[in-house]
Amino acid sequence: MPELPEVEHVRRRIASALLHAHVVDCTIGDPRLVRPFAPRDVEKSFIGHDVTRVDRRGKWLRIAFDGATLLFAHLGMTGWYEIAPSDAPLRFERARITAQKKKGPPVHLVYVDPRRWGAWIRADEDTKTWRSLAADPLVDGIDASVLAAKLAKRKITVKEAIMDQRVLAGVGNIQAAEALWRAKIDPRSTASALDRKDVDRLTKAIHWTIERTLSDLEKDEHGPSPFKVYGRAGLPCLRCGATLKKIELGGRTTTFCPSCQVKITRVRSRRRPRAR
DNA sequence: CGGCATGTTGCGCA
DNA sequence: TTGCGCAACATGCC
Repeated sequence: MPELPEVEHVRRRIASALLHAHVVDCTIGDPRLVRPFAPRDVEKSFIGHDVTRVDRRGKWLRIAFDGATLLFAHLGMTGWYEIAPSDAPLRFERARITAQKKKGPPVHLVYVDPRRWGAWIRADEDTKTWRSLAADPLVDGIDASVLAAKLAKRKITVKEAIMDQRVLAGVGNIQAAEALWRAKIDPRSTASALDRKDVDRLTKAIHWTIERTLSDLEKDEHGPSPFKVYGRAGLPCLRCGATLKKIELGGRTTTFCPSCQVKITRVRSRRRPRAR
């Protein structure tokens, strides 16, 4: 379930389990997770070290160990972290790190991932992928001027553009759909057609959906789906009542309101002879 | 059984 | 470089 809010939620969970703790054991049960490296080598690089930082940028996690080893982790489509109560393996468990804090029993942080598209990359410095990520809405905030400049260069749809991790880090299919609904922008609008007011509205909408989803995750018990359009095709728009429509953009299902989300079009700017 | 799924990468081609 | 279309990855769930 990983887009920015979910990964941030998981980051906090990982930090509570591992930050400043001493890694006493590590087991990587699925070689695919660390391919092409050998699970044993990766396990050994963590065991015996303290965790010094737990960071996130977009959908990537970066766990730092003393001695400068870094673990970059991505949850793919179905990855998740759980705190396990014992050594007993969890369903779909792919890896675990057991750590000892100054006090208390050892903590088991377990990575579970049914579909196995997640990755653990051990490195000594920031990876190219990490460095290529755009600003993260929570970590860095969104600079609307920077966003506007990036969108102005793109001829793809605005929805595909904001899901590009080099444009904004962490926005996925759900958050993109929710933000565009909030900003009243038709997802099919060409990115470069947005004017500065549209981008300002979109910026606020992205903050709105991310914070709302994150606060929902942080609650003990979450109620019904908090989403306004995602997964609601065929149901009435919660703002205007029109029937929500489902289309495909960039190979991803996209739900939006054909009535209150407006397609943005702008006349091509062209050179015109000066008056007189 | 068929269809769908919150992500990323890579390839061919224009 | 940009963009498009598509396949691949692997599996659960409805």
